[in-house]
Amino acid sequence: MARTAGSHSDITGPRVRTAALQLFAEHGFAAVSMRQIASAVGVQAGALYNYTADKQSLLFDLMKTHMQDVLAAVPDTPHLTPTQQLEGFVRFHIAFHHRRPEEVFIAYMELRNLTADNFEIIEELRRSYEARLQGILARGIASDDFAVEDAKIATFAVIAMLTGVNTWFKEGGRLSLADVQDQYWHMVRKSVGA
Amino acid sequence: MARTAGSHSDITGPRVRTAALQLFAEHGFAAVSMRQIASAVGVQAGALYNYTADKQSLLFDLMKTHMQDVLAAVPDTPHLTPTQQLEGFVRFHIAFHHRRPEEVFIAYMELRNLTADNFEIIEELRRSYEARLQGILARGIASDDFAVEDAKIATFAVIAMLTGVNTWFKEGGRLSLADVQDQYWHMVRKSVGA
DNA sequence: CTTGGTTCTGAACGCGCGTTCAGTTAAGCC
DNA sequence: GGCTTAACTGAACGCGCGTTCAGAACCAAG
Repeated sequence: MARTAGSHSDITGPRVRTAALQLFAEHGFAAVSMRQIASAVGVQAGALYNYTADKQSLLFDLMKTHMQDVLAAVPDTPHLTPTQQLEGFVRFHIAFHHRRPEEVFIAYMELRNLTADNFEIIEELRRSYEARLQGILARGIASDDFAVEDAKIATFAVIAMLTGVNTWFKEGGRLSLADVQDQYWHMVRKSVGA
Repeated sequence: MARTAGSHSDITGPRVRTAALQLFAEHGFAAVSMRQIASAVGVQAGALYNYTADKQSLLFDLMKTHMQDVLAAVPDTPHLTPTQQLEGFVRFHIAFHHRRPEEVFIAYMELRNLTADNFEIIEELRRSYEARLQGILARGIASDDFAVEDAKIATFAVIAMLTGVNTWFKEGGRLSLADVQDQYWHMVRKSVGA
């Protein structure tokens, strides 16, 4: 037996990435084998190498795509006030990360499994994202809309706080996503306020 | 050759745990082999089994000890006001976690590598710790010292924010640990305030 | 119906894994 | 000095790892 009827590169390629995404998120990069990924796709391990140079590239591509997606989706609204921009960022971060739990998990947990070169690229993308928030905070400080001592520290604090939502929030419980967005926005607004 | 002169259980035991701690924190549990740990200690892999039943127990013991240490060290000061208690918690969390970066990293990253039974035990300890903060917040809400809609969500938000310090703060830079404690305390105080 | 190119299989490569254990060495006690 | 016992070595066990590749199976075009 060889390839199954109807199986094509256009279909298998995305399936490889999806399977890798889910397995990496569930068990961790180091604990997942190429044979496990292949099994989830329904092919032999060797076939994966039609779609990725090696296991490392599979991880790197997933992380890079995710970070680029985040950067492309984060609202850029310079005409709004700093407070409005901050609210937009908070609501966006929570909603976007909620929609991509596996990608977010991998992007935060598997950094140390990247080669040095790949790590630097992902870190640069992450810094770009953080710079968006830091810019909002810095402008808000300059305009006296916000009152924090250090925009950089506030950036770290807010992002850590927001990303933490993914560790506990599950849809269908006591609170809706909108409820969570509201409450986090209230806390963030107060924390950087006067 | 067999054992080296002067080498004893009292010495090798802690050295095994220290080596495992550092290697797990640096490379991740799944990526570290018993032979690597043994090599760091200066013995053969088989000798490790005088000090741990298996690799899983090594991880579990490290995490359990850490969580118990945290619980034993967290201040319990019921005579203080909710605001004072919250300040104590914030400063404690930042300082304690700063002193144990490897343990903290492992405790947050390697949960999925625990067996189901072990995971439940660690989770219970973690819930106990979070309950300390949640209790402070709940009392502060009842006494109108704090104004947040939901003590549970505020607990998650504050802990995520504080734990995030470990991802970026390094001693010897622009800010001292006391500076960081001050700034985070200001943000936390405002975020739960009226 | 043949040909060409894409996709996949199945086997193989060397290697390191966690764990076990018989045997060896060293320390402490009489 | 002889004996007991703790501590450790070194080799072995079966197994799965990432990756490669020749050849088979399949599809589309002429």
